Amino acid sequence: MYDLLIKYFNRYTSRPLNGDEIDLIKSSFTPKKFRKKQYFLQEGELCKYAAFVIKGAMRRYRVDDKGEEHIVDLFLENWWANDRESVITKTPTAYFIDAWEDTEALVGKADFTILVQQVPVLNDWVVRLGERHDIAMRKRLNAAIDMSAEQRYTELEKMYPEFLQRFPQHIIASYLGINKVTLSRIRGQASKK
Amino acid sequence: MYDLLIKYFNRYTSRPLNGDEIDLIKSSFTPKKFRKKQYFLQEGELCKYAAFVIKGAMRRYRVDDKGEEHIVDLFLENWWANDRESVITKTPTAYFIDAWEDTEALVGKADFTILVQQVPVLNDWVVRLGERHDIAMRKRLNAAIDMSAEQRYTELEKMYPEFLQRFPQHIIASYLGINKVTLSRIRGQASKK
DNA sequence: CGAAAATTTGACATGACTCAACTGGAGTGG
DNA sequence: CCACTCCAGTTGAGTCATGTCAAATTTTCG
Repeated sequence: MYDLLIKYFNRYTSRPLNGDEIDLIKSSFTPKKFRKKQYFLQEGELCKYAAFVIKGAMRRYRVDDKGEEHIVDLFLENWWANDRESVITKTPTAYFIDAWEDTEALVGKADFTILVQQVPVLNDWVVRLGERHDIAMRKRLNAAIDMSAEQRYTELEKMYPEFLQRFPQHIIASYLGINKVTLSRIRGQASKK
Repeated sequence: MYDLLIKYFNRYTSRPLNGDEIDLIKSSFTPKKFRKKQYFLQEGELCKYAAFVIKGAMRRYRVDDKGEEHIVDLFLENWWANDRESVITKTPTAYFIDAWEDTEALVGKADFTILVQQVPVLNDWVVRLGERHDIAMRKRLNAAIDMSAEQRYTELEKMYPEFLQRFPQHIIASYLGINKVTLSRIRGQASKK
């Protein structure tokens, strides 16, 4: 159960974690199962926990005044589900996070600084996580601003092909900021070629 | 000259910087002037330096295959101009950064970790900078995906009114990912009300 | 099997872009 | 000080991409 998390950490640290450190990590995260559609976080709550997905799929979304869902992030195995803004600013979150598939996750404190104080090597990991996150988000921002709906979709096909396997089309559409009907047409066009 | 930088750092540290620390910081940054249109970074270079804007305005943009400029970031006083992706991945940058107004800046190593090793208190600052950056970018991403051109513009009016004072309309348009002609119309409409 | 959800398709509406002409101001040189 | 150019901004006409609404079809799942 914890193997995946340890392996994941080891990919980002300058040296492998030792036994004591692994024990500390194990004591900091609790396994939890989420049934499909079950909430991990709801609008208005403080985000106190972070979930590391072991098996399954989750999504983060916000709901606008008209009641429409806007998917903001999709999480698969080895991803962290949480709302960093709420954690940092200690303000209620504007998002929902729920399980899209039945999901097993390891749940721990959302504020990673505590963990890093106990296991200093993990500082490498926190830093790299931040970096990767930054780069990925910048890419999405550039795409959203400058590219057409079709380009964004083919970009996603390349970058995260797993998403297309695991999430239905209307979720992908929302994630990309494209109308689901439009995405259907784009795919129709593409398959003709 | 350095006062602004020190004051800026102090806003993000848990305690004010002491004399030795201030000296170290001063020795790490060199004042530099940029004439309007002068490059600080060009596509294909490694981003080795970061510029802290003391007075003036800079912009970061990329140039697409058709030779069109797409503004990615705008920097005024108290902002850092650099390309974090190039720094992190040690790969050539895809961006240009140049001065939009005649600009005075303090230029130092782009890799802040070196500075933080010398002046550990600045770790607070690096962390907070990352957090703020993250939140701001997320906001821009949500806006780009879900909001209309008009909404994005009025959002900018609220969030960064200085931009509208300091940069011409076509730069603002590019920054928002809106055609400059379209932005002109939006403003025309808005002023009628 | 039957109900609910997801996708596709058509007809139409609209927001945003393109192209082009025009206006007005800022700077330059004679 | 004027004539000239250059650049930003405005405006109109037409087009294209994407969104909306609604109905038909397919898939999923209890």
